Amino acid sequence: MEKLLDLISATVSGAFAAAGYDGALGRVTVSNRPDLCQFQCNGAMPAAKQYRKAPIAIANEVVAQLQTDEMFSKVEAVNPGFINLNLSETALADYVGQMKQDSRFGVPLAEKEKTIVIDYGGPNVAKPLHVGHLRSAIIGESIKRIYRYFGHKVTGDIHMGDWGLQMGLIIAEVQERHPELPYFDDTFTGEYPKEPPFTISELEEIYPAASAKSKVDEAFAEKAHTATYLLQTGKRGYKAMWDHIMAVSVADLKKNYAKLNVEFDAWLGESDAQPFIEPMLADIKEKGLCRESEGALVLDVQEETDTKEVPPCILVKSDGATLYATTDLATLVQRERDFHPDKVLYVVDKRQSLHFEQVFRAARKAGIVRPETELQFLGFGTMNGKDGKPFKTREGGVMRLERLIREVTEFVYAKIQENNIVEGDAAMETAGKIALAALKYGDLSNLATKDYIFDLDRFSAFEGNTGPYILYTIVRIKSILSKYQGDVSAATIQPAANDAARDLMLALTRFADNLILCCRDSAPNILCAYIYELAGYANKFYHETKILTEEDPQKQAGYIALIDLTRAVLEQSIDLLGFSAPEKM
RNA sequence: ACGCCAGUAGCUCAGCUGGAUAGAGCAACUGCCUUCUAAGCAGUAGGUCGGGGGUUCGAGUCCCUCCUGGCGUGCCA
Repeated sequence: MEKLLDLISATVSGAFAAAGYDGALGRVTVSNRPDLCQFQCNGAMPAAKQYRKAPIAIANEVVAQLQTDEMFSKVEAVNPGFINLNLSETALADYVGQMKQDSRFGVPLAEKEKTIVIDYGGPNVAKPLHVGHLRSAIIGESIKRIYRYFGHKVTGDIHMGDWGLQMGLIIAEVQERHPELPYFDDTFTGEYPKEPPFTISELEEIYPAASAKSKVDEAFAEKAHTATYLLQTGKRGYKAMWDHIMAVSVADLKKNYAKLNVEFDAWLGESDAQPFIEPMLADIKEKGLCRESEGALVLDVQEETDTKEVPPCILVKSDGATLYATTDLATLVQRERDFHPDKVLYVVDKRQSLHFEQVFRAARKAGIVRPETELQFLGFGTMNGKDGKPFKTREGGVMRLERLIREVTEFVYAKIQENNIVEGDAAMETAGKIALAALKYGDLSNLATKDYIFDLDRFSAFEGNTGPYILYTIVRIKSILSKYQGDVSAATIQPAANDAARDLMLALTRFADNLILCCRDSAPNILCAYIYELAGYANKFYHETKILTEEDPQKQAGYIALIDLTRAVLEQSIDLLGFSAPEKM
């Protein structure tokens, strides 16, 4: 089905054309003065310039053409040249009725289906997830779902940090603690044990200990570097140890991301890019794109139009090792081979913007991606505490994700106990859903690119513009629907019976445009703002209209149809944001 | 030093490609639960959109300049 604004715009464009003006001027937008009208067209103003005529005169001519159109209940020209429009009640009800029949609520699929890779998550193995990982996971997951909704083929790749020095540090530390293990016996030729020599909690303790030690103990640091090198060059025992670290870590990561309702399609990491590095470097050298500089192999990415100095992309360090940029380029080689993407989106901390600018330019110069492939960097801001500094626990440490989720969930659980609506085991499950909504909505409703203040107390209040408010709206609607005696699916939309119903219907018609904008800008906050507005109209309607006690069955069915559509749009929306609503709360 | 981003109500933030009277939420104050979940609804108060120039019929939005803050700037990821 066509979008409402397109339908109205087509009509008004026709009127412009009929009055002798360029039809393109007839584009209609949602009114920014809802007290005056529902829709507006500003085309008479630019037309005035084009046709050297007073804007109000042009507006009047266009209005004259529309006066008898039954699509509108009001068409008027207002100084200096606005054209104000109200939709007739039947036209509005008709459109909303069509939305209800449509499984996509009037949202069109993308014109071109694209293959897209989203690089998000980015956890380091053997290190616990902390709040810094939250944003990438939440934002990336939501964008993935939104792209998919428009029909794109999307692969979410977790892109783990599973290769560099950190692995050498762990191996070296385990060796110091347990030198007797076969992984460290160079004469060992048998099968290594299937059971890992550590648990996830031990692993999470080993890494920070090793990292700290390497900073004060030079001999140990040297050992870790050597271990890293030997691992990367294929030492058998170290590779077996690495496999253990990966297995233990990935199992834990999967568990934690599942709690966040975040799912990856590809569990790839830096290690998977390694086989592509050598051939890639050979190719770059052969093409004569790189040069030696201060002992390192670099690729210049400075462009003439740059107003700043862009440092070259370093491919090989002076000590012969490869680094971050090399791996990211090789990852693009691998993605091009495996997915042939039209677009690769990186949901990464915004402080890495220069790095990705370099990588993108290098990738284009080296022909690693096709010229038409879109490479996009979506840098998100830091999650700060109340004091405006990076978020910490009350004790000053790094806040682990598990703990954050637990604290919010416990708070919600207490609230549920008070209200006494959900009891027993269901209460904990419900608390989990509400906590996730609070956490995710709190993040997604902010502009991704900006830093934002994460205030546990504020989120825990759960009033106003919060995830729980959205859930509460859905739950109230569900409660009515479950008590309704008739057949919900058979109920049909009726012309608006009051202002609250009309406002709600108008809000529903804006779903498609908001979602399109949200997808275009990869900006979930647009969807959040929309559902908050929609929920507001829904609550107002709920408050002002007695639905279950309505005596006219047709009227009542109309109400039911309206709130059921509202529920469906809200539930679709929160699914795109990555959370879900309980039955009761 | 250069570059990027930001500066909007006491606090936290919206404001779509320039459009009519700059919007929410929290906090403050006032009403509304014997009637579909008060995690709700209605209302009051709160602003020279960092300062100054400019473009335009029209600027929070575009251009210039200055101030303040955050981040980044070749061998960490």
